[in-house]
Parts: sequence; C-alpha cells; structure tokens
Amino acid sequence: MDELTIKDIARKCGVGISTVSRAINNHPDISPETRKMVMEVIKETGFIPNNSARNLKRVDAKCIAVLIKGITNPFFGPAIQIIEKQAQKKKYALVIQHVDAYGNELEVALHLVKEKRLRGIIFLGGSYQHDPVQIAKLKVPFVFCTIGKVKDTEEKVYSNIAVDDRAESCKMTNYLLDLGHKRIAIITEGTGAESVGQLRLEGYKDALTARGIEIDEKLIYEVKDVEDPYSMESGYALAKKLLDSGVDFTAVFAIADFLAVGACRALHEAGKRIPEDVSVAGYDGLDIGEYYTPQLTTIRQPMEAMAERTAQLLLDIIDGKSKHEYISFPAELVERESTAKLGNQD
Amino acid sequence: MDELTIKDIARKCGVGISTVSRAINNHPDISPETRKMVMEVIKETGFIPNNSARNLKRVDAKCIAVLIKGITNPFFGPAIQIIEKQAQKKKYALVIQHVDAYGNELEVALHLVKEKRLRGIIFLGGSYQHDPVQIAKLKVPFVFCTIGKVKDTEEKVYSNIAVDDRAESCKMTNYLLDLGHKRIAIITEGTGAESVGQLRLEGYKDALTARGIEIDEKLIYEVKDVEDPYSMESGYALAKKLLDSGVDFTAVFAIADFLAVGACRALHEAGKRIPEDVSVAGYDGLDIGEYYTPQLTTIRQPMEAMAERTAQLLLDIIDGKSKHEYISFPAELVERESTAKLGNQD
DNA sequence: TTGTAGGCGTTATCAG
DNA sequence: CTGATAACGCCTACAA
Repeated sequence: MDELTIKDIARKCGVGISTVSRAINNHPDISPETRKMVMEVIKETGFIPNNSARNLKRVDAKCIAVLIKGITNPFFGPAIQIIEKQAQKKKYALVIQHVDAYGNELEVALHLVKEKRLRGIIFLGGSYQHDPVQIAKLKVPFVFCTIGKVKDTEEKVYSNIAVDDRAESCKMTNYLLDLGHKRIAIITEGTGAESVGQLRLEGYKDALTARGIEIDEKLIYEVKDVEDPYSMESGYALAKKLLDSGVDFTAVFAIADFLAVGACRALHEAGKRIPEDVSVAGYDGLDIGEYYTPQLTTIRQPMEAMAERTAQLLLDIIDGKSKHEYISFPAELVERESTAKLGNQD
Repeated sequence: MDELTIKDIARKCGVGISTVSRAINNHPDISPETRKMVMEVIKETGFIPNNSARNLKRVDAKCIAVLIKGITNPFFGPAIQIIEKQAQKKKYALVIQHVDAYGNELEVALHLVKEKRLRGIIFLGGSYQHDPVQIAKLKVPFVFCTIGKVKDTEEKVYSNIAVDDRAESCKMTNYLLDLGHKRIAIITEGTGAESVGQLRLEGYKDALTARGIEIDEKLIYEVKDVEDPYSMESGYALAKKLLDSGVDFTAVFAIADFLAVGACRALHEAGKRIPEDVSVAGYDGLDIGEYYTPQLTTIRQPMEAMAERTAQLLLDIIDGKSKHEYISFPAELVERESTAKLGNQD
C-alpha cells in the first residue's frame, strides 16, 4: 500500500489497466461514464501516475523545455512567464531547468531530452559558442534566446533570437562619447571568451576606435571567478578597484544593470556624485534601473517580445511550419538620470 | 540509430548489458579493465543513460529535492548554493524545482517523489499552512525552510527552520516606534491567509498594540493579485496609493526589501526625502538593501546558516540520526541609512 | 567476474 | 468501447 499504481486503480474500479490509462490521458475511445468513474476513484485515492514510467513509454509527449542560465537571474523572469503562456496555448507541457553560471547547458539539454521526451528546447542566456559535436547530438529543434553572436552557416541547425549586443554596446558607448566623455571605464564580464560580456566589450572598443580614441586597458575591468558574475557585489568590487587605481575617468559603462548598481554604490561611497561627477550606464533594462536612485541609463532589451517570438518560432518549427532563423531584435537606449553631459551636468 | 541504449553499448563492447550497467553505476564487482573499456566506448559514442528508466527501477537513488517558491527569487540564491554543497558532500543528487507564487508546492512535491525516487525534500519559502491530507501523503522526510508559523503537534511529521517572522516584524516596528514614529504605514503581502506577509503584519500590530497605539487600517496596504507579490513594482504602486490617500504618516515598513525599494522610489518622486521626511524599513536582508541609496534598514535573516542547518537536518533525518525539529533562528536588525529619528533626522 | 532473465509502471497495439 | 499483452530502457537477482 506504499505506492499506488495504475494496477491498484484498475482493480478498485473493476476495469482493465488500459481503461484507466485511457481515462488519465483523455483518450477518445472510452465511455464517459467509465471515465468519470475511474477519475473519481483516482481523485479519492490521490493516485499520481509515475512520470518516469510515462516518459519511458510515451512517444508523443507534447513537451518542451526552457534552460535558464543562472540559478536566479531576475532578467529572465518575465521571459519565462511568457514562454509558459505560449506553451499552454498550444497545450505543451513546459519543464523549466536552471543551469548554473558555469555549467554546460548543452550537456544538460542532452540529458533532459533523454529523460523526458522533449519536442524542443529554449535556451535563455548562456554561451554562444558550443561544441559542434554536442550541437549535432541534439536532435530536437532548439532556439537560443538572448544569446549574441552566431556563426552564419549555410544550413541553420538551430535558431537564435537576440539583440545585437556588439552594436548596442557600441551605441551606448557612442551615447557617452556624445555627452563629451572620453575617459570611459567599462565593467564587463570575462568568465569565458564566449559570453555576451565579450561582445559588449567589443562594441565598446568599436565605438572608441571609430572616434580615434585609443583603448586604455587600465579602463577595462572584468569580473572573473565568482559564482555570479552579474552581481552588484562584483560591480561594487570592480568600481572600487577602478577608484583605487587612481586612473582618470568621467564615465562608467557597466555591461549589466546589476553591475551598474554596484558601481554606483562604490562611487557614492567615494563621494562622487552621479551624474554630476561621473556618469554611469547599465545594460539590460532590469526593473531595478527604474527604481534605483539615480535611475539608470541603460540599454533595454525587449525581453517580452523576444520571449514571445522565441516560443512561437520553436513551436512553429516543431510543427514543421517554419525553418530555423536568426532574428535580431532592436534594443532601446533609455536615457535616465545616471548620465549627463560632461562639464555641464544635469 | 536514433537513440542509443545500454544494449547498443553492450553490443559494441562485446559484453553483457549488466556489465555496462555496473560500469556506469560504479559497482564493485567488475574488473577495472572491463570498466575502463566500457567507459571509453560510452564516452566515444556519447551515450547518456535514460533517467526515466533508471528512476523507474532504482530503489536506492541518493537524491533529494529543493522546491523553491517563486520563479526567480534572489532571496534564495545563496541558500541553494549551500544546500547544493551539503548534498554533494554526502553524495546526494539534488533536484531543484521552482514553484510559481500561486502554485501548490506540496502538490509538486508529491509528483516529484513519484517521478524521481526522492529520499527527502526541502521547501524554500511558500505557505506555512498545508492540507493535512497532502502532508500525510508525503511519505519522505521534508523540512520547511524560511517558513514561519507551524502548528506544534505532539508528533512532529516534518521539520521547520525559520526566523520568528512575527517577533522580528514586531522588533522592527518597535525600532521605528523608538525612533519616535507613531504613524507607521505597512506594505505587506496578502496573497493568502497563510503567508509570511500575514505573520509580519501581525507582528506590526503586536508592537502597536503593546504601546497602546490604535491600529489604523488606512495605514495597511496589501499586495494582491499580482504575479510577483514581492516586486519593486508592487511596492511602488502601494506607496503611491498611500501618498495619494493623503493620510498622515512618517514611516513606512515594507515587509520585503523589494517592496521597500519600490516604496522609496515612489516617495522620492513625491519629493519626500528619506529618511529626513519619511523613514523606510525593509525586511529580508537582500543585497540590494546594501547597494541602494539610501541603504535600507532591514531585518536580515541568516539565510546561509539556515540553509546549512536545513540541509544537515534533512540528511540526518534520512540517515535516521535525527528526529524532526522546529528550529527558530534569530534575525538581525540592520540599521542603515533609510531610517532616522522623527523630527531630528540623520 | 560476467551474462541472462525478469520486472519497475506506463502506454500502445492488438484482439475481442 | 474494453481488456490482455508486449514493449519502453534500465537495474538486479541469480545463475554461470
């Protein structure tokens, strides 16, 4: 009596096992009364079908997964909600899995596909560079969302939906340059050569180079070897380093809003006013940027729209109604309180 | 050739199925050379055992789960890391599952126990009131972490590790009272009668009542019917309502740091200085409270210590080395910049 | 040390 | 419409 199985239910109902199965799975060929009776007993006894057994046998589970990089990244919160809704609308089950910052999401995906019978996968965040061997092994359609660069091969084997991180980063840097800043420090993330942090750093360099400003390595700070590379703590620590270095700067571009917040605190503690003494810019468009004082100038990624498109695209591909695509979304530079013209502030 | 199974590996190696299984599962009775050979083939072919099949058969999987209330609650980030480490130390696999704010975590737990063969469960956040029928159905040991009230029955069927929300909330209210505030607005969460929001509200009332101050319902604001009840957005909206109501107040106690941040913004926009015009207090001890300007006075829960104790307790109970316990952790009132004496500020 | 056979709980495929 | 029965992929006695 420890674990209830479908057999017990069948016996209790005085019907065959398959009848119970049919009732559970909303199969058409079963009489309404029988179904009702069976369902009643199931409710009474609190029977829960064993998912492992189902996954093992089932071939056509309508199920997709979303793998999220980072245990607890608020950036993806709204995206998940939206994907959930889209999946529901098409009657797909959705499994949500977090992958920690230094984990290999493709690896996790491979395992998950074996365990559940996934029809498709969405990757939220993470690396844009993956082992082609692993990519080849992943037989179900998948789409990366929010993940920058992508090698444009002739035959697309996956989809990608993202903002052009390099260009947007360049845009923000140009914005700061237009405000008159020349000594712009950047706080970026350097966990690996294949993360958005690198793309955003490149965009920064692009902008400076285009204006003929030499890139000063003393103004580049990279988060490394920490559990959460996009934390306020990291931003704070690096901004402190920057301040301590004594190097001259009038603006800080943090490639994530959280980093920007941390940087703001460090600057504040050092007696710098924002934006009067130093301008600070972020990236992502998190809520906190709106509620922080000063409100953060940032690059807002259209997360909702991207998530919706991602889910639709994946579902369409599964249905054979679409091929893989690389889609670039425009981001918006949101001017707020944390940046100002050099020498003529606010 | 679509899906590799243990049989294929066995054939490729020219050994029996069970030999492969033994190699995979680190069984003792297998010759080192055979194991090595098998493992090599597995690596080459990229074979991944089907987890569903394993779960179905296995009885002694060393696996526990942690269920987290809220899709993306940064509050639990550090806790998860710690639990992960403790589990690893004891060679337990850890399944991490998020339950959305309005989902039933016990329900999810029941399903998970069936699917994987869990030895125990940790609940992070969520309701403290559960259907006794469901509780009874959950046959594996489980411990609630961070979840306030608990009915003290003679025979404990689960464990609970938490701060005394009611008392701590009372402490914070008293602190504000001691600063001279009498008109203290509270922003709390009212999603259900069984959440920590209610406990904290009670603590607030306790403090006022003890001082003979009448409770003014016009000062009580509850978040309701939103996807994320602990958001800055909610705090902002309620603080705005409070301001618009024209009711008199000199302090705001938000029962979560995020709510406090939102409230701060609303006050700031209304031209109120913090803490000169209005004191604001939070609860939880999130990072943001430290980096926000002004830094938030808050109740810091010892999340790390609680998480560690939680994991240890659960593992001990599983090993039969301990019985269920209700453990209360002390929280710390952290005085920072957002609160000040009434009429004699900062 | 290794291989064979049976079964975990379900669903799919058949006959009735 | 319903009920047996054979898989699903793996683990585990048990036999060799």
